[in-house]
Amino acid sequence: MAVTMMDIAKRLEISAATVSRVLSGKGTGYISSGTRERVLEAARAMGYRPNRVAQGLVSGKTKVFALWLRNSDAPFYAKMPRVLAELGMHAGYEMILSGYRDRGGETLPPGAEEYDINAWPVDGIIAADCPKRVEQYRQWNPVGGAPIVMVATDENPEVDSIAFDHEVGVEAAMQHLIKIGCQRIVHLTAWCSVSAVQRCRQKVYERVISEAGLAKRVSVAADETRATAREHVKKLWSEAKFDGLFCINDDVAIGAHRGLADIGVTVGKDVALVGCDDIETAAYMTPSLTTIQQPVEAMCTRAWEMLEQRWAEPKAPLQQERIMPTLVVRESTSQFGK
Amino acid sequence: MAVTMMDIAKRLEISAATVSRVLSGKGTGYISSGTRERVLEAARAMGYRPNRVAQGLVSGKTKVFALWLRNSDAPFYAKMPRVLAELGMHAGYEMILSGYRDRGGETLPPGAEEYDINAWPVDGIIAADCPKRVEQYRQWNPVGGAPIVMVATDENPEVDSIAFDHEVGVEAAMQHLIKIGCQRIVHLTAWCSVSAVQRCRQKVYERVISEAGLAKRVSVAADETRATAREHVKKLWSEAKFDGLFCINDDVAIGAHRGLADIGVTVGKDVALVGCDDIETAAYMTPSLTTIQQPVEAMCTRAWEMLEQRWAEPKAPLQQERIMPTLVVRESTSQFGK
DNA sequence: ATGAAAGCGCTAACAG
DNA sequence: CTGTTAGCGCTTTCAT
Repeated sequence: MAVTMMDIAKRLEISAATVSRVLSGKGTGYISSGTRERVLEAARAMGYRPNRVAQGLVSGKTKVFALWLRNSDAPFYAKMPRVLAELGMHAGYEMILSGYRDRGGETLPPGAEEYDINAWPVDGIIAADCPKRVEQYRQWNPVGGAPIVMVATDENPEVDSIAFDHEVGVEAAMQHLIKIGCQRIVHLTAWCSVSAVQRCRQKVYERVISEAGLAKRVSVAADETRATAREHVKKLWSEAKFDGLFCINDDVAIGAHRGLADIGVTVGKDVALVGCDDIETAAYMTPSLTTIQQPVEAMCTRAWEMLEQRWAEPKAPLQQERIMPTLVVRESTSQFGK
Repeated sequence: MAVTMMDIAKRLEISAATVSRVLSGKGTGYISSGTRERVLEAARAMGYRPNRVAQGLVSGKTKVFALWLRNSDAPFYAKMPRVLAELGMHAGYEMILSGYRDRGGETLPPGAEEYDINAWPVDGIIAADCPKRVEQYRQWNPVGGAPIVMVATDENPEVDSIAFDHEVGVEAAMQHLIKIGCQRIVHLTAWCSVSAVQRCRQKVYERVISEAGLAKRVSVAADETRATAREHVKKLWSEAKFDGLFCINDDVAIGAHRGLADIGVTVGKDVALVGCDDIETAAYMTPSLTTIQQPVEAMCTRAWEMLEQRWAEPKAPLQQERIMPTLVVRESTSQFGK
């Protein structure tokens, strides 16, 4: 059995309350330095380790927060766990990671509801791109639920959020493609749960295309994976050629990049290619991938700040911020027409 | 405040114990179907949610396990959280993710020790490539510590483990390079905490090279990142050319791949390139990357099984298994000399 | 400056 | 079949 405060108290013939006061640091000033020393010493000698479950029961706080991820297989999301776990660690928090694989539909995967109902009590939640789940959580916990910060997307108006400005990025990407001389620009998108982002990007694409007097052509892949995009782009090309391709995200763009290489189309020369997110691999492709950079670390840092602020002031007004993405021009567009 | 079993009991004018029996399902057969119904109904109506902290305190089990990651920024490790979180979820477990950024040294990062001492009690631990931390944990918890399963590497002989057979993979890769006609094969490695793996791979490289009567050349990059490898390989090339490059892992290989492209060296023709891990990006590079495939999902699945077996039979004999990697030949070597 | 006692929400004997 | 009691390990009044 693990050693408890009671064990220390008995050994020193004092009360458990005193031990608690010393070990928790709450009684600073009221404890005789004699007993303080002896308690500290005994704790060390006996290998005492606080039982956080017991602390949690009495305090109502667990010092644990949850990270909800929509699709942690995608490199864009894959960075978040490490960043947030470190941020939390420095503040004395641990992180429960819970990610469903995205199934592209509107509902949660089987078993998810039950799972969430029975979830471990956390002090806060950071929810990346899973508005449905946020909605459900708030429904089940009308009062007393943990504060939530939504990241990446902000579909739910009733919680703090830090998202990207999807319009600005797409606008910049499209203007870039037009400026370098693309005439037939295709938008390659994909089914996913965060349909608002998808729809928003498509809308901007369509607006810019029509403002430029070009013909629009939108193609929807079955999912957001690289493998699907790789095959999809071949079909797309065989149906009708194009000279510009704007993809919903970098994974789709990387799949397309490879798919075009497979059929002998030279990315960067024959087709200008733009992705979205700026995951690490974008810079390592040959040719490297022009993309809309969305700074994940900055987003996580701000999300964590927001959560801490919400803990400090539960009644403070809602914060809903947006980060401006920037276009990173690389070889997949810079050599076009040359 | 959240609704408790006591609230339900009072409302129904029964005891909390009865409520517990119904809700926990422990009293099946001993509860009159009348009260059962009423309790279930009241729980639903009142929005009852079990308090897992309280359950944890009394049972001594949290139904939470920890995943320790050495370097979760690397794509190879990035898959593990999602895979294990899903595996756990299906068994009713939640996962605490705790990853330090690897600092290449032999000790834990600042604050880590304190953090671990005060860590949340978990029922089990899966530790990926962090032998030091495992050692420390076992030291602080000589008795009553949670069972540990080490994955990816098996440097600690006293816990269950599922690792890769590093020899077999490197042997196959080296034989392949020799067979396609490489004469000057360099091994590009990097400083990292899991020095055993690094040393093992290097040793096999050296053995095969000398058996083939070739000259060995080992180069050590400052860390395992793509960015470092990208620059490192340029220096390497300028010092002396080579026609084969075996990298410690795919990230290093991808960095080298891009670095060689930067200076006009054609990967696949001028230099045959082999990585290790088979992360997704390997197949999407142009030319695609030959690599030693180490099946992460299979490893995670087996690790989870081992943990469950250990829970079922704490006294069962240690299990220390190895997965055989396979060489995946792709364009970065298949076109060599053609 | 310290002890005694109550209680966080739940489970598990032990009665009946 | 159900109620009473005790207790998991810790914090926190309220006394002294």
